[in-house]
Amino acid sequence: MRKPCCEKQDTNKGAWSKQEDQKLIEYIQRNGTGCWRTLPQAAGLLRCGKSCRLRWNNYLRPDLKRGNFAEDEEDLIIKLHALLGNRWSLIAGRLPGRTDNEVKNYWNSHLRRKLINMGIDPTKHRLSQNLTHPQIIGATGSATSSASRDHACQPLKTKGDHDQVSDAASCLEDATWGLPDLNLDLRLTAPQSIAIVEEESKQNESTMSRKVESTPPRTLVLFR
DNA sequence: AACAACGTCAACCGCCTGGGC
DNA sequence: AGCCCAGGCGGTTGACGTTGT
Repeated sequence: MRKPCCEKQDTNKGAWSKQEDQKLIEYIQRNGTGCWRTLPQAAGLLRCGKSCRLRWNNYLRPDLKRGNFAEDEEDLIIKLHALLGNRWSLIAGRLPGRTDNEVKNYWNSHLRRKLINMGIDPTKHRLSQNLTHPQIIGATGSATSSASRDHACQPLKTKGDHDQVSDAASCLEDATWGLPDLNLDLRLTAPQSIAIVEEESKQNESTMSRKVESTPPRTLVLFR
């Protein structure tokens, strides 16, 4: 039986107060994040380390963008979701200033519904069969190439194969599926990155990091 | 005005993975 | 090789706000 990440008693739960935020920010600004498990005590917070990490990563980090998603961000999320499935951290990694939680929430509350309304199955990114004349108006009110295709790739299987994105790469390579104008360029720059497209050929390199650098795609042409 | 239904999003939970020993 | 730990991930929950009746 795994030990809990922290002692459940004596820890606050639920929404963070301004004072707690302030303590966390001040501590991290002074000392960096370091070990999340010991951070709460060191920072004088009655929170578990996980909670602190989540709060910092999803809300307090200074580089977070917040606010509404731009149309190109929406398009990119939809296309990446078609490619990667519910791998929110990977998707968020391509959206500077956005967190996986934010992307996931936005997908579930906005984009999923939007695709459904357009007659597109949001999980498979295919046209729903019960719609004879779907309104293909695109992810952000305009056409989304990936979603309107007949031969959309299945999203990748998730659990247990976090880095097995080579299928996605082969989808990318599949010209018939293609996103002909979308160069996602999932190859990421060293050292802390996954060369997703080349993943398969590098599978033996066991020290592959799961981290994906949050650099924007070098080329992104969206068609509407 | 009051209530219900629905939508949004911050936060939690449990599981998985990789690294260290 | 196997265990333990910390960090990370995706799914889910629940509080709160908004909209509809």
